[in-house]
Parts: sequence; structure tokens; C-alpha cells
Amino acid sequence: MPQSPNTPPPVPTSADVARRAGVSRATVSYVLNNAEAVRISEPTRRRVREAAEELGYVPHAAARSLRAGRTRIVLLPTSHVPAGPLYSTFLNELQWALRRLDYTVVQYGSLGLTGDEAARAWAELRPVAVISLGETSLSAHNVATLKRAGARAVITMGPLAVPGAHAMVMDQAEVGVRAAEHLVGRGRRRIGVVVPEEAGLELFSAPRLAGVRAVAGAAGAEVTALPMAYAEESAAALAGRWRGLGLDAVFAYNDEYAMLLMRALLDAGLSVPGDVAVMGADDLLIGRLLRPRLSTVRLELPTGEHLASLVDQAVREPSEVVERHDLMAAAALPREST
Amino acid sequence: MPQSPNTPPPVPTSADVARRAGVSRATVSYVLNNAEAVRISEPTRRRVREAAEELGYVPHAAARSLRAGRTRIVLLPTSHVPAGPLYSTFLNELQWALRRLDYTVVQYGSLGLTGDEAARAWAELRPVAVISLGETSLSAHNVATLKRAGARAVITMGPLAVPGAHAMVMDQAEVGVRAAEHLVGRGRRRIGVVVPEEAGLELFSAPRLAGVRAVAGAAGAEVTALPMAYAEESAAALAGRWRGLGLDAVFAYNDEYAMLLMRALLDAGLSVPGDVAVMGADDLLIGRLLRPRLSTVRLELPTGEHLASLVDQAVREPSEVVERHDLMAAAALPREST
DNA sequence: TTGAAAGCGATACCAT
DNA sequence: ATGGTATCGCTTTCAA
Repeated sequence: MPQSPNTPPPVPTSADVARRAGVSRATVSYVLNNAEAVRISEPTRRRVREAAEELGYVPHAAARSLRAGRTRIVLLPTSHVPAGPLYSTFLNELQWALRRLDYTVVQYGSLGLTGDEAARAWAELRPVAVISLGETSLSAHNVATLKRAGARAVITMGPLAVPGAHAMVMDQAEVGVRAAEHLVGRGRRRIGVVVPEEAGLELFSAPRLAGVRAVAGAAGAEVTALPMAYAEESAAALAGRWRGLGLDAVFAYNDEYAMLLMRALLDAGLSVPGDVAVMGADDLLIGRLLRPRLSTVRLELPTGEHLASLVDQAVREPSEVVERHDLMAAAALPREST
Repeated sequence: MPQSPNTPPPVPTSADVARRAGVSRATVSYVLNNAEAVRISEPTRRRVREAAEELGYVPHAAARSLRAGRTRIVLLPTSHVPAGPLYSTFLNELQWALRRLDYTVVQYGSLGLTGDEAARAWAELRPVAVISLGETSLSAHNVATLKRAGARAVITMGPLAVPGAHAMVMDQAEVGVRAAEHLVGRGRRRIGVVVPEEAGLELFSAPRLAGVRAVAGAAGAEVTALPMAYAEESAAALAGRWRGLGLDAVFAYNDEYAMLLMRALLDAGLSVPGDVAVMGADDLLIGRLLRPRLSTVRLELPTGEHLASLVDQAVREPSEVVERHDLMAAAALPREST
């Protein structure tokens, strides 16, 4: 019977392979999964493999995991992709390491979803682990949803610990602390802190600001928060009213904001670091290309391998790993702008 | 009977919801999916919804798509994530638009997999569509694997058309053409073209170089390919032997390589654009912050909405859309560096 | 060494 | 208006 027009040919299943090889579906499964427990004769193995090859058979992941009762999916929510080689190297390492441990890494774009919507959508995939890189902040309720859906590990890598989740806390305050220590050490006492106007960055910017405040308070320095958007006009506007602010230093959230502001300050006729010291964070390549070279704070991310093995451990023994806080180190990298 | 220690509580299924609400699984399905064809009394609906809520029930995507015979997964392979706001904005738009059309966007990191391995891994998920953004180049065989696994649309957005796939050809040569036209128009006749040494970028860099060659040939200008890595040392080395090359212009693949090289050239004592004109591509923000401001070529990507609807159309009527070549426009943006 | 068959969770047809 | 049940593709006991 001919296919009706426009009906795609059916996707080959293991039953098709079995029929073609003249064996049962069980045998097909044994052969293709290299089952140790069962001995299959070499001629049979060959026939099965050939049949699979000829049909272009690819197993159906959904059916497999339905049967198995669990997936090997590690879900990586991505809303914003933070720029920077630091982060993307880390991400690549992580994916590579997880794949070596036989996990399937799935990035799930969740931009524009509420926390609850996102958590539900993720839970439908029944991931065995979820790694939240910090752009999205998970609520305790979200974590509960995921765990109820079978997630054996929910790992957050962000400024806040989330109840119920394994935490790799990136202590963003540390970044502010290092910046402030450096600036104060250079004799600066009136410090501005650029706070991005863009939504979704508060989780990072607030603790960085708090870190500066803590150090400055102890040293008798003043701190002024400076809202600024990631755009030339905003930087120019801020630079325009700079002299009125009476600041002798600024910590600019990260290198990108720093470069934007420094450019505007130079264009406004101020000298860096003479009139004002400018400090960034995250050690992006661009900071070294600017003149003056940008002083920055470098944050040490854990290696992808490290995080991957943590995930694997948590999946194997969920009870073992709990509320573990690995603080990440930060260090000032003085260059020419301070 | 108590759970044995360390055994996670079972994930609630629709059967659990049914039991709790005192109805059948069929009814649960009808209610939760707002089935139009069947009338369910309001009290029953409420009981079902409450039960689902109390149990924290989330449907199992694998089971659902196994039954349905097809998924709503749109797979987005990502090996390198090209930097730049242009690209990430596009990606966000695309995801958002696809989700509105009720697709599940899954990014699958395939770094370090061969083409065949990757295609197989993707096929296991039975995506209804695959959108290859061009970092990874698909072979005809890979496309066949995906189609056999039920993919109704395989769309490539890259410099090359792939047999069997719907193509949105980004004509990267156009970028080189615009750059060369601009440089030649400024009177330059000895043009260097920076070619990244990093793997995986040939698909973009080769046609860009070819575009320059085409224009230069017609205008009687000379073209020299200049391999360079994305690192300061490499740029410095290239700048060091610059005078020996006798070039009066350089097109630097993109703004990032351009900025790196321009910095090195300035540090080597050359004047831009006096001694050498420097041109980038992709119009990154950074180009406007450098001094001199970087001339660039801006590439107009299609909107995410556009691509999303193309995908949707291809999924609904696979036969309709074939080998469609949407060339993308590119335009020179002269600033100060040329 | 191989095969028959149960069952994972959700849906939709067919009864009632 | 609601329930029973076959079914999707695959793995894995249990039997032969």
C-alpha cells in the first residue's frame, strides 16, 4: 500500500531492526546496549548491527527513559548568557565533563518565564539534575517542584543560597570588598559604585555594592551608588555631572560598564587615574586593550570538571551533599586606571 | 510501610491525581489539558485541579511525546556561542517567539562531538525541528539522520547550503564585499585580511576573505591573508612585522579581532587611519568606544520572529519550504579608523 | 542463546 | 459526564 502523500515515512524502531535481522526485540536491545549479563553469538550481533545501520536506527530517548524511570538529563537554565570568555570557557568545560560522565546536557532558554512557569517546564523533562548558573534565582518552592519531579540534585551557583538546593555560593560581596580595599589602599576616600539599570543583575550588583560599603565604612570612606545603563548615552550623562559628585574613585560593576564610563569620563576631559580611579571586575580581555589599562577584580570560577563531579556525586548519593557552600575567591588586579 | 532509607519518594503520576480526586486517569487528562471535545462537570474539574496542585503533579514530557508520536522540541545545537549583542538578541528573540508557538527550545551543547555523533545524539531526542546556527556545519548525511528520526524541518543558517535542509544562507561573502568596497573607495590598494586561527570559524572567515578578494581583484588591489589568534601576543607579533608587509588597510574578520590588532598597531607606533586603515565587522559596542572609533560592517540578521514562523511553517507543511535562500544584507559603517 | 511479555506515564478512542 | 483500555518504544525479568 503506497504512503499517502505528505505522510513522512515512519521512524524506524527497534522492532523494525529485529524484524530485519530476524531476531526478537530483546536481542536487539542486548546487542545495541552491549549487555554484559547476556551472551549473544557473534553472527547474531553482526546481523543486528547491520540491520540497525541499514535502517539508520536511532533509539528513542523518551521511550528509553520512560522505561528506565529516570533520565540522564542535566538541565542548564539560561536566561541571559553573561558575556565573557571566563564564563563561556567554564560552560564548555562543564558540558564536556558532564558528557564524559554520560549525562545529556540540555540548555533550556527561560527568558521571559516566571520562576514557577520555568520550574514546571523544566520539571516536565524530569532532569536528574539542574544547575542554575545564577541569572535566574530559584525559590525554595521551585526547588521543591524539581525535587518532586525526580531531580536528585539542584545546584545553584549564585550569590544566594536557596533552601533545599545544593549551593555553590559565589560570594559577590567579595568582589566589592577586594575593589574597595584596593581603592582605599590607593588613598581614595570618596567612592562611586556603578549599579546597572538593567533588570536581572541585582543579584550580582547588590552584594558587590554591599561589599564596597562594608570596607569603606571601616576605613572612613564615603560610598555613592550610581545607576547607569549599558549604553553610551547613559555613561555620557553620568560623566557630564561627574565634577558635581566630588568622587575620586569609581567601581563599575564589571569591565564592560567600566570601559563605557571610563571612555565617557576621558571624553569629558577628566584624567584617569589622576582625577578619578576607575576599577572594573571580571577581567575581560578588553580591559587590557584600553588606555589606561583597566584595573579589575578577577573572580575565580570553579572548573567545569569540579562542578561536573559534584553533580555526579550528588546524583549518586543525594543525601551526601547538602547545603554545601563553596566560596569563590576574588582578587584585585591593579593595572593603570587606579 | 515506611520508605526504605535513601529511596526518594516516587514522582506523582496522573494515576495518583486520579486516585486522589476519585476519578479515572482519562478524566484527569481531559481536565488538565482543557479538552474541548469532552464535557466535564465543574465540581469534577475543581477536584482534579486541587488534587494535582496538592500533589505537585507535573506531567512527564517523555511519556506524553511517546504517546503523541511527536515532540514539540526545537533543537538548537550550540558549540561556540558567538559573542556579541547582535547574536544574543537574535537568540533571545528566537526562543521567545518559538515558545509562543508552543515549542520547547532545547539548546544542545555539542562541543567536541563529531558531526555523526552529534546528529545521533540530537536524533535521540526526536526534535520536530533543528536549527543549526552555523557554528556547526551539517553534512547531507547528518540531515538524513535527523529527518529519518522524524525531524520535519532542518534549517541551516550559515554560509553553506546543505543538501536536504532548508537553508537560510547567510552570505558571509557579502560582509567581505562591503568591507573591500569601502576600503577601495577610500583609496586603499594593499589590503590585509585577518583570518582567525581559532578552529570552527573557517565557515565564516573563508567567505569573508573571498568577498574581499572578489572586489579587490576587480579594482586592481592586492589582498594578503593574515592568520592571527584571538590573543594579545598574536596581535603584537603581527603588528611587529607590519611595516614589512607594506599594507595600507586591514579588514579584521570582526570587531574583536580588529580591536586587538588596532591596539597592537597603535602600540607599535603606527597611526590609524594614517598609516593603515582598520575595519571590523559585526558592529559591536566596543568599536564605538575605541579611539579612533572603529569602522565596521553591520550584518542584518533576520528577526527571531521571522525565523520562528519559518520553522513553524516548515513543521506544518514540510513539503512547502525548500532550499530557500534568504540572503542577508550587510552595510559598511564608516567611523574614524578608515 | 534467544524469545515472550510486562510495564514505564499519558492520551484518545469507544463504551456506558 | 465519566471510565476502561490499547498504545507509543524500549528494557528486563523469566522461561524455554
